[in-house]
Order: sequence, then C-alpha cells, then structure tokens
Amino acid sequence: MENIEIAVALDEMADLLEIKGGENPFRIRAYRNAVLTVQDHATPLRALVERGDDLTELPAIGADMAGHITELVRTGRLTRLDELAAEVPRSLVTLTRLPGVGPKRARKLWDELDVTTIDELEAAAKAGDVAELAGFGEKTQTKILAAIERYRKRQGRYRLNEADVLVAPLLEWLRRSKAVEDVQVAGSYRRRRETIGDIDLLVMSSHPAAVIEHFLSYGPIRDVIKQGDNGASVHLANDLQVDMRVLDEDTFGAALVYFTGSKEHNIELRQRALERGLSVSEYGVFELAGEGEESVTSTTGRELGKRVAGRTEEEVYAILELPWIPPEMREHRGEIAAAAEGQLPALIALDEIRGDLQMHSTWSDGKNTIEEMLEACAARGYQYFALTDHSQALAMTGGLDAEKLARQLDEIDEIASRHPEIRFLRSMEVDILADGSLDMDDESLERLDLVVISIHSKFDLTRAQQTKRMTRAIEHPLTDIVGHPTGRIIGRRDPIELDLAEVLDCAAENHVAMELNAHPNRLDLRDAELMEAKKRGVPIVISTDAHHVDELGLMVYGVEQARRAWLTPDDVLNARPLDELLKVLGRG
DNA sequence: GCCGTTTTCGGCCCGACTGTTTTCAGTCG
Repeated sequence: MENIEIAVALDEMADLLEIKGGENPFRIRAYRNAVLTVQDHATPLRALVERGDDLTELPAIGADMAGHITELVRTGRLTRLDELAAEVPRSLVTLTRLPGVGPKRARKLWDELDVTTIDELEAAAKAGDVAELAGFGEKTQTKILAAIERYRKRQGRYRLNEADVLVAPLLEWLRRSKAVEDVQVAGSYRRRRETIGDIDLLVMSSHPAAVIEHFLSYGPIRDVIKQGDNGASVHLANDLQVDMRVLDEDTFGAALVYFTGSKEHNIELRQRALERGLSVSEYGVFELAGEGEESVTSTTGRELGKRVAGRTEEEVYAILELPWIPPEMREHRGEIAAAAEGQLPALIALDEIRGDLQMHSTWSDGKNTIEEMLEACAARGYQYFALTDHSQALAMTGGLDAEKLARQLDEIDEIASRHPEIRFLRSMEVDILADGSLDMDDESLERLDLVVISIHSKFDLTRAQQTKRMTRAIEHPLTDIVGHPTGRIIGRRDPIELDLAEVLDCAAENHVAMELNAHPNRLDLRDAELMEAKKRGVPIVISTDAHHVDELGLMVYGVEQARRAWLTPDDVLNARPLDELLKVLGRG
C-alpha cells in the first residue's frame, strides 16, 4: 500500500461523505487535510505503521485517521469506506469532477433520476430529464452536456511549459490596453506546480469595463463561460480555462495572495488573522467589528470593515507579522510557521546555477554537435558543464560503447583545448542494467570526470528488485549522480517502484547526488521527494537533459521545482564552484 | 475529525457568480 493509494482512499471518503449529505462539513475537511499530509509524505507511511510509530504525530492525523491508515496498510481495505460505498455509489464521485456538478447535484441526480455514471447523465440530459429537476433548468442541462464533452476530450492537466506558451501572448495582449496598469498570473501557475488546471489572471485597473472588453476580444478565446462587472472566465481555443479579474490598486496585493493560494495556505493565513482581530479576504485585511467606523464595501455591496492592508502582498503578510513568502512555498507545508520564526530558507534562483550536468550531442541522440552545446553553455554564463551521451544499451539512441567513447574523448580533448572560457566535464549517462551493473567497463569510466547513471529499461521490476538494482548501482565506486531517479514522465509513465528512503540513505552514504531533471515532462525527483533527500543529506543537482541547445533553457523549470522543495543554493551542487562540487562527490 | 502559550470542548475562512429563484442554493476558487 503506497501513500498515494492511502490518499486516494481518504479522498474518496471525503467525497462520499459530502455526497451522502447531512455530514459535519468540518469532518469532511479533516479528511481532505489528512489527504494532503499523506500525499506529501515522501517516505511510505507503510514503514511507519510497520515500525509501530505514532502516526498522530503527523499534522492533521488524529486517532481516527491513524486507525484508517493502519487498517489500509495491514489489510488493503478501509471498512468505513466499504460501508459508505454500500450507501452511496462510488461512481457518483466522477460526476462531481464535471464543472457545475457538485455533491448536492450528484446526489439529486441519483435520487431522482437513478443516474450514477457520466454515460447515464449524458443520456438523461439528452432526453431532457435533467432540466425537469427542481433547481436544474434548461441552461444547467446544456452546461452539463458541454462539460461532459469537455471532460471526455481533455482529462489531463496542462504541464507548466504548455501553459507558459499560452500565457505569454495573452499577457502581451492585455498589456496593449491603456486601461491595464498591471497584470499578474496567480494560482498554481504562480506557485509553479508541475501541472496546472486553469489560469488565474489579475489585472490592476480603475476601468474594469474597458479591460473586460479588451480581454474578450482576444483572438484565441473560443467561448465565454461567465462574465461580471469585475471579471470574466473563458476557454481558449485549445480548451484551457482562463479566469480574469480586475482589481483596483488598494486590493491588488490581497487579491494576489488570495488567488495565488494554495487554498490551504489561505485558510491558515485567515486563522492567523482572526487571532489578531483581523479578517483577510481578496479585498484586503480588515479590522473586525468596530461600531460606526468607516467601512469598505465589496463589489456586491457587502460591508467588509475598515481596511488596514491590501495594496501589496508584502503589506498583507506584514500586518499578519510575517515576511513575504515566495509563491512556490505556499503549499501548507509549514511555511507560515517557518516565516513566523524567521526561518524561511533563501531559495535558490536561476542565476545562481553555475553549470548543467546532463546533456546530449549528435554522438548519441542529441541534435547539436559537442561544440555547439559547449558554446551554448558558455553563452549562458556557465562556469562548467558535463556532456553525457548515452551508453550502448540504448542502441536506438546511438549509445556509445567503449571504443566509441574513446574516440569521443579524443574529440572532446581537442574541442576543450580551444575553449578555455568554460570547464568541460567529460561524462556519460550510463545505463543501469537490470541487475544493477553499469553499461560500461570500469577502465573507460575511470577516464571520465563525472559519471551519471540512469534507468531506461525494465521499468516493471518489483519494488524489491528495483531497489536492489538502484542501490547496487549507487554503490559502484565510480558513480556520482543518479539521473531522473524515478523515471516518471508526467501524464505518461508512472515512477518505477522504489523504496526511496533506502535509496536516499544509500546515496548519502556513498556521496552520490540525486538529479532533479529539469525537463517539464519529467521534473524528477518531485518536490516532496527532494525535501526528503535534503533531510537525509543527499546532494541535489539540477540538470536539463538537453537534447538541443534550446533545451538548455529548461533549467528554469528545475529551479522552480527546487524552490517548491525549499532548496537553497547550498543544497544544489551545481550552484557551487566546481571544486566544491567535485569534493562533495568524493572526487576532490 | 482535528486541535489547543488564554481552551480537552467548541470552535473550525471568505466572497462572487449562475441559474433558478421571488430571497437563495449550489458551486467554485
């Protein structure tokens, strides 16, 4: 039983309790909070259960949740969930994934129309039965049908680089309007999560109508979802949803905090505000109560109180006695406590990266020559870089055997001698074979400055086999870095089965670094895993795995992922001078 | 169901939009 399976079970509990109805909403939230804890925990809770550790030490885990987790680990089942599923069909949860359908409506569809699946809902809507239900109507029925179509078309989320391509021209378009004073993207996009569901745009302006008109005239918009006096939501032609809101300068900072999230981070901020007699909303920070005092009114005429902050994010955090917290950290992982204690880490920044330690050339499956890659690295201002073509096991990539490597090293020496501006690290991405041995003889490996090892085959070994394979490879005395350690490809391939804790301990012991592969399709290790690596003293390198000079620019995605893991320049080897890097890897 | 330097019981974040309504429920973020 993996953490993700435990999280899924607890999340389903929350969903079913909500659909069942009549439940204490805070009980449901307790399950959601527990889900966050479980899925963020980098080591398997299974191990804690087996050791008999006290699970209630974990945040949001009390006696009941500890019992649930223990039962799931020991039996693979959750009695309470089975009981609940006997009362409420599990498939109703899928209905709530449709925008516009929440727990109440899912329940009603089931009660009144005996609908339990998307297919049944579609049939009922097409027959016109949905519109007949009290509280539904014609428009809701049409929206549900559109939502079903959309759901079938695109179930996944967008990767960050996909979103970046869509967001940049939209921002450019908005800035063309004179009414737009400032525009920021909030949401999970600003927190730089590895995938995002939609785009939240915040525009500062005192002329909302003009901004909305300009926004809605953006070419790639396919349809308008909703429109108000202060914003609009649309789908772009490729289906990505964009929510745009217009704010004045007095509320912009508060709105930026609010719409950046995460939701859990905001809830904690509000609790902190209440302890200080303050209330936080997207309109600002307000003093509670206060008889006859001047009060700000919301766009819908709500009395909010006396505003004491809201122009900038810094102002909002400051009045809560906190320093500004970087968006990447706003995930409810203890960042508010750390901020309150003055313990926020100085997160790594892109310009602190001094070199790239994984890339390919035309010698294997890269698209550029060695010299082109070198010049591109030098142009980025790097002090060093490692060329890491594939080994022979990857025949399809033109991987190098010992003889070909020897010829490549001759060429490298010649090129390096003409380029004193950057230090050329002779390296290779050596395949880890199924038994944990390396796909290159030791004599050849000894000629290299750095050895990167990776798994590219046999992804389906058992957990025990995969762990043994990996630790054996790490223990090889010439190994320096493990490339894309879990092998996952976002949305396409699951990570390999691995006892990550054991692998990390082994790496720490052998002075072997873990790669954070910066490619937005991989981002491997993930944020929570990086935090675990740091905790265990394993050095991290951020590499692009570039197969083209342009891909060297993907470094930014790796740095953002590192920031989400609270990493500082000290934690990232390739943010250090070369002599320090080599020393940590035992080559000093 | 969780949690606690004012609490082991009584709290638990805040507001807008839509569609269906005649004052509001449901959903979303």
